[in-house]
Amino acid sequence: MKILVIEDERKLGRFIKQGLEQNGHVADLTHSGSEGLDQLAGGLYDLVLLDLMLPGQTGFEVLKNLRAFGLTVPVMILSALSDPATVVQGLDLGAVDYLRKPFDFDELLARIRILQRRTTTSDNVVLRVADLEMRLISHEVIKGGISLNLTNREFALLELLLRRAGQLITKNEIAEKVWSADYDMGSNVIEVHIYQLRKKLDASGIAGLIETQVGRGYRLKTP
Amino acid sequence: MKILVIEDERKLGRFIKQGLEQNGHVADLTHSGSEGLDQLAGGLYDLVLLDLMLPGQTGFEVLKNLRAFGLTVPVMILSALSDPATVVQGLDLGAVDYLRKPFDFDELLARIRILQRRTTTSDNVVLRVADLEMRLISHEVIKGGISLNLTNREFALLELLLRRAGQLITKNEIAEKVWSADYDMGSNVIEVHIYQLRKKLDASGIAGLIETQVGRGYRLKTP
DNA sequence: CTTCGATAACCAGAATTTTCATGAAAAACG
DNA sequence: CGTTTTTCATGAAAATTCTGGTTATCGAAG
Repeated sequence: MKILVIEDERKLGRFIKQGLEQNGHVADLTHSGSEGLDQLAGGLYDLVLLDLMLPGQTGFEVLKNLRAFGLTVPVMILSALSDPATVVQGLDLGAVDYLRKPFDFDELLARIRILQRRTTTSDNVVLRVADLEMRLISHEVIKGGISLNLTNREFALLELLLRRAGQLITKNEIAEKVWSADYDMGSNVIEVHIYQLRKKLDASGIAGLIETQVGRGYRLKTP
Repeated sequence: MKILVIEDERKLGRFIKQGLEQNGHVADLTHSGSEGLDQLAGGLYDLVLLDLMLPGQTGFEVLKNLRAFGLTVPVMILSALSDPATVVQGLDLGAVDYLRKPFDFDELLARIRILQRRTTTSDNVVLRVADLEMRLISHEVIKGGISLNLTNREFALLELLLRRAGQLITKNEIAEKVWSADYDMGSNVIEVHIYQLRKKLDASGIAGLIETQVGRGYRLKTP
């Protein structure tokens, strides 16, 4: 998951970021609400961990502004404020969870897993290799925040390679899965599409991802 | 919501049941795991509140059996066991939340509201993206104070796009959801309506909100 | 290490598919 | 009925996919 941590206390923030990253998440850290909103505006976070006591805008204000802006990203509140009234307020403002500080890190991870379970109903919704991300539902391919504009064929082709990253995919298999049964052997469509795809990947700064195995097929290199 | 409370301590159970009912829920109470499973097997519950320390089967066992039985009803654990390891175990077994006893009743209600929010999307009476606001109840679409005059079809179409803003909506899905089952493949009604809708949005100064994904469908751009 | 046939990369349009845009017909509504 | 909304039909425009040819690269045999 790509997670934004909004926490003004530097040491704690770094600790959380590090812990998340050690557990396979991608985490960014900001120290104030307005900074956080800017980051989120650029989009593409799966979760926000929000402290309530922030300088300037309070966490609640951040949450409100977020929603007013039309962002639907899930927000989990982490706060030392533990009185029920505050918890209720936070949850009713649209937070998906409220974890009292000090919290156990494993519990945080477990609660994040719940969200994951919920958002990515079947785990094959997002394919990832290096910093290339393919979202099957929204039909987007994203590299470093910018989405590259693939055609249907290119998308299907990359999906096949991505699903079996590291493995050799024969041309026969590509023909079968990306083109329908009525595939004209003796055409060079596959090569041409590989070429187009590579060109678009190159333009996004991901060169050499697709490897050619002469006489056999193609393989997507894993890092 | 229809809620099943599995709690062996009679007094606490009655208290919870009563509190839920006073807040508009329908609550049933059982005192053991096996009883609870029987109830759930027959039933249409929206939520289970599960104590962990039960006579006979423990709460965890109940949870496991429940899932083994194919029931997907959300379970919220209420327990005096507050150590992180137990919490994590509970969450990883598939509980949607874990509330430590003693708990504040308002917090319980708020956490139930979260689940409600999630399952019944319909209570989302106002959809918003950027400065465009759709009020489902009054059937209005407003941009900067002025409401744009959409027809029913246009409204339904925009609603679908808005509900899943940022995601690709395929034409099949549009046909299914905005037109009924009897839609004629090979007609261009969808395109025409997208065109009309775009024209009205443009006229209100919101150009380029609906993105077309050639060969797939449409997508409402989030800021 | 060189040569040669096979294979793939690359490129420029042509062919095809999909979407846009529009006016007019049909249907629904009051 | 007259008005509004929805659908149909159509050609233009845009995007995608495919084709055919040339050049580059690979890999085995000499």
